[in-house]
Amino acid sequence: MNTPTSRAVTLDDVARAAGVSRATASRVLGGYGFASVDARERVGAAADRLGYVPNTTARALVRGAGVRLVVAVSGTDATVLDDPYVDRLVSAVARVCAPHGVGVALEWLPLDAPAGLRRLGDDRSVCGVLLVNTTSRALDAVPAGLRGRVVSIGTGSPAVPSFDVDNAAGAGAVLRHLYAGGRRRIAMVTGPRWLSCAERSVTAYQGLMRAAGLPARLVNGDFTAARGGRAALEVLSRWPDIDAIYAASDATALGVIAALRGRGIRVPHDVAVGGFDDIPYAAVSSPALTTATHPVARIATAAATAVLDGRPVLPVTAFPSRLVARESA
Amino acid sequence: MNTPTSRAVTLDDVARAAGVSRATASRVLGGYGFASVDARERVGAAADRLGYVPNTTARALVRGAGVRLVVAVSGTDATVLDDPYVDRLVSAVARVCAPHGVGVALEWLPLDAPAGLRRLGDDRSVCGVLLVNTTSRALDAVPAGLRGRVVSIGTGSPAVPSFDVDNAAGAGAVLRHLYAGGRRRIAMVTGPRWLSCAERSVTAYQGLMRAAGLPARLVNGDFTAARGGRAALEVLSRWPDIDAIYAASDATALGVIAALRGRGIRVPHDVAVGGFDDIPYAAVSSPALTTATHPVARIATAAATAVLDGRPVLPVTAFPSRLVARESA
DNA sequence: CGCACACCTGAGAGCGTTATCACGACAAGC
DNA sequence: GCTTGTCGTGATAACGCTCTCAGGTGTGCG
Repeated sequence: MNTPTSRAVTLDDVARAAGVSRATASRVLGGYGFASVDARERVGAAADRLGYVPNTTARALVRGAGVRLVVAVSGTDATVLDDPYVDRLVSAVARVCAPHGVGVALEWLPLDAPAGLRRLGDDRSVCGVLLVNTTSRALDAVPAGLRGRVVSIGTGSPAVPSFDVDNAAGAGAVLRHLYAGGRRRIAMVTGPRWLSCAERSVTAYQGLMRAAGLPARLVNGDFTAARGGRAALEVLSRWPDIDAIYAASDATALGVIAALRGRGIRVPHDVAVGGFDDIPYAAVSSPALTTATHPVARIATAAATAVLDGRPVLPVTAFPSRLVARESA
Repeated sequence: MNTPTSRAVTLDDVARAAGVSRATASRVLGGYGFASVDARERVGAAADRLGYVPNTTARALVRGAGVRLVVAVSGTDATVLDDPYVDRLVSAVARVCAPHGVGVALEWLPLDAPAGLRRLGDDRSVCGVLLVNTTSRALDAVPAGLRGRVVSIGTGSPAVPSFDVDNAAGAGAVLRHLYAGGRRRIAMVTGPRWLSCAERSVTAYQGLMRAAGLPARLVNGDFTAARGGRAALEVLSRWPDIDAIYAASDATALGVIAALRGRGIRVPHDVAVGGFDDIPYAAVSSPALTTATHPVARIATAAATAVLDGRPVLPVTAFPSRLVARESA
């Protein structure tokens, strides 16, 4: 923390310049209570002239409000923070928080380590917490002090309002597109299996395959491109006659395509590939990726707004996902 | 801002429980001044037992320190915030700030609108500002109140310490690689021309071409894939005999490759393509992208640390860029 | 014994804001 | 006239913390 040099313009300065008491100046600037037209004008003019900017810190202190919103990403280690998805999330949240005078902090929250959550709950400078990719067990264990100022992204639980894309719908849209294109031997590269949002896609895949009378062929991934490449090779070795691979994320799909290309397999001619997320690079990959949208910024915005407003929200908000048919499938 | 319900544990509670005064408790927990072993133990135990978490807001208020670090991205409109580069930057900064009890806010700062900067300078809850992609004119006009707690990323000026990748070195490495591969008719798709970091790459390109006795062939881009695609078509129409395109960003390069593919031009056989940034998807694109590294997270971390520490830093810090030779060139 | 100097402690003054309270002025209604 | 009410205002008490200052106590030394 850095200590600035020159003295700031305070409410007292404004009040003095306007010839009123601090209380009146606060009322005028805060827009509450009564104030004569005369007082309103004088205070407004003085504030403009002096360049008064209210001190958010002092305001938060007296109001008992927090000044920080913590984005807490769960996972087995801190590398979960190195993720374009998290980047987008944080960036969108930071944008929503700025006009509220709230700042965003990004932390890694070890899985099943309730101490971290308790600390956040006891910290009065924290106005809210966005739990990302946690487990429903962790959500059930949210301390009472945090209730009402915590929401979850990617994981549902009755204890905490949650926001996420409609994973089942997105996965279903891509899988049906694959099926409509005549593909019948469809494998899936999953996300991390402990993650409930990833698991919803898997469930959708299994349900659809069963309904179509086709066998489910699962290989575990972790949403990354590198792991996607390895998973693709595993798919090929276990089921050489495969004609489509559905990847649980676009990054995974790009890794899959790169690996297939390395084996001389043509996409989509020999094997079609579908993804999920519609990241910016999906449109310019070769071949352009068929995928389903994942409105990360909208989800983050809604989640942050819910915390900031503190109004009760629906227990579960699922954002629609839309098929984007391109070349890869 | 959200008002929590239950009362928090304050320093007074800890002091009372430990049987000492608030001052002593503050000294023990703050680790400054004198305190007997006995007092230290009792206060520590009480703090642990009660689950005391210091209130950053109150601390910041009394210290006159800020609680927010503002990332201000310049540009003609707010769409500059929709950029994976900005996302990474903000995310890395948020990570560095978290342990300091500082939150990050993200704002768009209109080009040449000093009012925004003045407001940030007058806001005492702002501990620092990271100016991203601004103009050197704006840097020269940084208000005195902000001096010492503002740094720039991507633009240099004597007035403000700046951090950026060594654009000239990165561009040079890729261009030399292109040249070493036998390419002689090399065009460049630039970044936004008003951006000094983008201009440094252009200067490097022009210098290298002149030194090699080759003509400079420039088409303006804006770092995006979409614009890169359009720029590639323009390159083809103006110089049909081109054998390499150097793109100022990987996103641009991916757009270029997609456009070339659309015209039936093989990369790298007919036209080699080089990029800049080494984004995660560069490794899995088809063909895998030859590029130069851009350590965004390291740059952001260094810049944020400089602001947080408030220590004087070098006027200009250039982070090295390294060639990553893959398939596209 | 007197004095200097360490070590330790608590009272209390702020930091800049909000919000409660009491007070005064004036108008309307009985 | 007295009450009731609306409007406008200024003291002032918080909010939770840091840090200075004035006092202790004890030890060493002349």
